[in-house]
Amino acid sequence: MAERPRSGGPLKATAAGTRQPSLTDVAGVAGVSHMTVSRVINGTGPVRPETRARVLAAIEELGYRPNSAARALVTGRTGTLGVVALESNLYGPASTLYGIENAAREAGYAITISSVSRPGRSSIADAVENLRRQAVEGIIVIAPHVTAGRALEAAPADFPVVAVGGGEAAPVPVISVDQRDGARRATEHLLALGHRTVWHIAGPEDWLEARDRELGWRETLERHGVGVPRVIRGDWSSRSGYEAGRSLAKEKDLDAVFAGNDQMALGLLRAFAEAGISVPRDVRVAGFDDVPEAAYFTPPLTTVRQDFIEVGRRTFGLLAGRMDGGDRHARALVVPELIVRESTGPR
Amino acid sequence: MAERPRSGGPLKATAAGTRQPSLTDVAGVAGVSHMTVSRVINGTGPVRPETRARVLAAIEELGYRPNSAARALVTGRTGTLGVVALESNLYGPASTLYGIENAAREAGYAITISSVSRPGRSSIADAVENLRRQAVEGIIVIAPHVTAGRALEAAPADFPVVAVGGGEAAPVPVISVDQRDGARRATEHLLALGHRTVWHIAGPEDWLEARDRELGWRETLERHGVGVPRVIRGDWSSRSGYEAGRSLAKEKDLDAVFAGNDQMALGLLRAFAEAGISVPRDVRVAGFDDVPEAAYFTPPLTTVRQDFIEVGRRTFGLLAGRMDGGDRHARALVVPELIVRESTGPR
DNA sequence: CCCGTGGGTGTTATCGCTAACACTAACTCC
DNA sequence: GGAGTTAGTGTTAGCGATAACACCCACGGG
Repeated sequence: MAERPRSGGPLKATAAGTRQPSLTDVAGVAGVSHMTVSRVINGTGPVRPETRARVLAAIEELGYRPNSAARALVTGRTGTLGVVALESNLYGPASTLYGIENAAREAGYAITISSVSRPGRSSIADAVENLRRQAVEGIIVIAPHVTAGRALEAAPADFPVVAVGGGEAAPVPVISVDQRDGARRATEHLLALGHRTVWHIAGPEDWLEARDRELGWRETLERHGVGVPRVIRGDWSSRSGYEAGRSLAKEKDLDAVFAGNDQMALGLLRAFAEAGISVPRDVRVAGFDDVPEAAYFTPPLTTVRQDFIEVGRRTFGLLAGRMDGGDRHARALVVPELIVRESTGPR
Repeated sequence: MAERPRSGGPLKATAAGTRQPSLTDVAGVAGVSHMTVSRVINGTGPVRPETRARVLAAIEELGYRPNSAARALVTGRTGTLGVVALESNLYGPASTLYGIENAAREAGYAITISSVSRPGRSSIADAVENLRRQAVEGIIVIAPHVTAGRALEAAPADFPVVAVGGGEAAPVPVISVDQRDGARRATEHLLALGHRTVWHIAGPEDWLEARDRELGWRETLERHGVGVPRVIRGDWSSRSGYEAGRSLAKEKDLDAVFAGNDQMALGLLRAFAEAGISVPRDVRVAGFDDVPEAAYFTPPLTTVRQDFIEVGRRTFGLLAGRMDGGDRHARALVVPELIVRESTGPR
């Protein structure tokens, strides 16, 4: 039935041993030239309705699927974007990834991921190089680290790279949530409740988000002219929050704590519970992120909500702009929101 | 410096307006034919050491990067695998994804993801088709749903697809954690503590994991000849666990609950705390998954640990086998482990 | 001394697609 | 009525890589 004027025998077999049909095969079945088929598929150039119908029928009959490699070769466009993601189950990065994927898919792009187990200048550079070998058209780096920022300082000017939440100084567009503002809101909320000061459990030093939250907290305390307690440092994990809580429990004058994220706040709550410290009666606690579970902690956690889906969407927007020749120094800021729950409730 | 015997002017510009160098460009600089360059890059065929050195120097000088589309066109291999992932922050699927990505990267494959917001027969089929248009060499479906299984029933025999945790009946290799066994362990653990029976908060009906956990729970109760309470159904979220807890709190004779996952267990703990029910003193509670936070719940949660990274790794292995012509009916089972904590501790 | 045998290299033919242009027929316009 | 247009289609020439084969040369063996 199908004549194959040009394509040879069953070369380049799939598992089943049959060649995928090509444009030429479809053209043969439809009785037109391969160009007409191409025009039908891409909607370029005019085609008579009945011809189009014949072509579509032939496509259907053969189960034709365009060869993306051939198309990419001639157009120079792969329709693929790369995402460098931190290999973690942290709520933020994972959600951001989905936001990006959604926006990209709507715009007709596919997403290839390259994960990085521990962030570092060279590992991120490796991941970027890895993606460039995949011929992605642009890259999004979700790695809000100081080191990530440094890795991006060397970002080539002729290739579109954008960063999420990091690399302030890097010559790439950056989108981030206003961490300082979020920390300020949480801290002010606690101060407004009448506490003398607010303790802080910070995230890892090499995370920009951790730095910014700490900065926002510190600034707020200073602006209010209250003493700044020593910073306790965690690593985002509940475990580290728990350890911080154990050490804080010995502290007298403790009445308000702002944890760098919700997981650490959870560990903190646990440690306080074990030490017989009641939240919010003895100490008030706030977190950051608003993970879906935060409303069900014991007690429900006051926290700062970040709209990660929005972050993902805007990240894609920034990359699209950059690919279109946009500014390397574009910045976008998403404003977080304070969610008040029982952990800072009335006593 | 570089002569371009064949390649024309600066066509197909990148953002900066310069053509990417091609094999021919490298060949020109190194003073050899493009085939020699190809041989150096791929290690096919013999090349004199000094020639190789010249070629490598030229590659370095031009910043040459092989064109993957051209290579894919001629070899018929794209070196890319597709993953259909559920768009959720559920701990399991996200971790599995990283396990897959790691194993795939080690084997030289890139991963393209296509996310699905709500699982369903057609949405999964769409995602699969979407990936096939990207010319992936194989597809992994992480969507442990009944509907996913049905979507895969139509999986073509000539294209490698594997499923994670779903589609028992589908003609594709499946890897899953032994949910029934995990549920049995948790239930038996609770029964062994002397409870008359164990209540269960199940996950959504269309999740195979939910079904299997429920089945394992029910079987165990029956084997021990104890009464089977009515099943309360949740949707994996803490909120649904909380609601289940509110309704359970009214129940008398309540002394042990096995929640279908850790998030629901968290909601349950919250509802019990509000109702003045003490865990484990009044009621003992177990969960499933062992999310990193489970050890810091109030109280720390007894749960069933699944090794998702291992699942990811073995999933890739199964796909690799299938791409190599392996069996469509391969199965792999990962055994979960019971982690005992205070929520089922001594009273 | 000639032939076979590799090492080392080049030439040519695709892969499946789109860009660019050529061509025909019908139709508009003055 | 001849010169543009425009719709509709075909032909040809690449894109940048690998496959297949051709070729030359240095060797070793009969």
